[in-house]
Amino acid sequence: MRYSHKLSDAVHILAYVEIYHDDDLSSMAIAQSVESNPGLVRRLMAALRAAGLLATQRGTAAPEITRDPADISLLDIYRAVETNDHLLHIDDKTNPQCIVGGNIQETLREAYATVQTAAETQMATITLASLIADIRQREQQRTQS
Amino acid sequence: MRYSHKLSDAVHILAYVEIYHDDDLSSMAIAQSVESNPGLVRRLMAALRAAGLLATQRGTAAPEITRDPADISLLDIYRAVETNDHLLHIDDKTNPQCIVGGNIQETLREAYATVQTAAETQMATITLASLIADIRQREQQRTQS
DNA sequence: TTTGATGTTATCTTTAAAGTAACAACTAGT
DNA sequence: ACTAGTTGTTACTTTAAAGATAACATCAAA
Repeated sequence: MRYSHKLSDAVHILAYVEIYHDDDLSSMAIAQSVESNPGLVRRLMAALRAAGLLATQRGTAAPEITRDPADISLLDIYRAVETNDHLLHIDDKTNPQCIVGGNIQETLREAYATVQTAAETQMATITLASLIADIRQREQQRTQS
Repeated sequence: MRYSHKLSDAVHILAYVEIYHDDDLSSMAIAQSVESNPGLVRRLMAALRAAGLLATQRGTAAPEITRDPADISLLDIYRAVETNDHLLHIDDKTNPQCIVGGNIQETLREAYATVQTAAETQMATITLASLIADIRQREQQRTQS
């Protein structure tokens, strides 16, 4: 398949809503910033809404972030939009008659879980607020030079 | 795309070579344990050979692991076979005219790199020897009950 | 020399994600 | 109420990366 950009796009949407809160926040406008399409933006916003991170409404009302960005972690966003939340994947069809094939799945499942936990622990330390601050800082440096 | 099972399959191959070192180690035999096909097994073995983890030869010679399994980490295997070694992906087409679109790529690249490092640090602590030991232990428990 | 397995490459198939489109549902303004 | 405009949702199409399959040259060993 293609690689998923959902997490990146979801961060993009949230940052956009925060930074451009007084401008046009239609799915069309956001899609132009993401260089994607309004349908995808709305689907991602639905996932963020389901996770309790974003409030949206039909009609012209602007979406709003429902929690303090300092209390929203990259992990929260990751879990909200990545339906497949495993970073490493096990081939679950191995020959059970073989010492290796019959046991490797559980062995790897355990090993991969520790890797997943390490990654998620790191994701939990990164907040939406810090990402937005970083975006703003880079913009400042860009416009100064 | 499909999810990659290369890492799992590569561990499977190495464990198989170690555990069945006195039996048939043809790509055909290994493929039956992986429930895959000989072509894929040979391609993965080629990657492991290129990384200096496995010695193979044409003809009937059995492949051999070239380093002490206690000195081969999951990270070594990961780097040997995963051509795409990024766990999280950035959508690299965003609108540069926008504060978010113009800066989020670098922001996320940095954030994702810390997540990648956390995952790889954990992978480095897991050795092929420990994985094989775990497989053997599970097999013992299976045959006892 | 023969046999048989590997090394390598090319092509087809599969699958999950993104792109596209359509339309019902709802909100706000008139 | 009615209209305009946007969201929410779903179905379908396209794309891309991985795996499956196959073919064959290459080499090692008997």
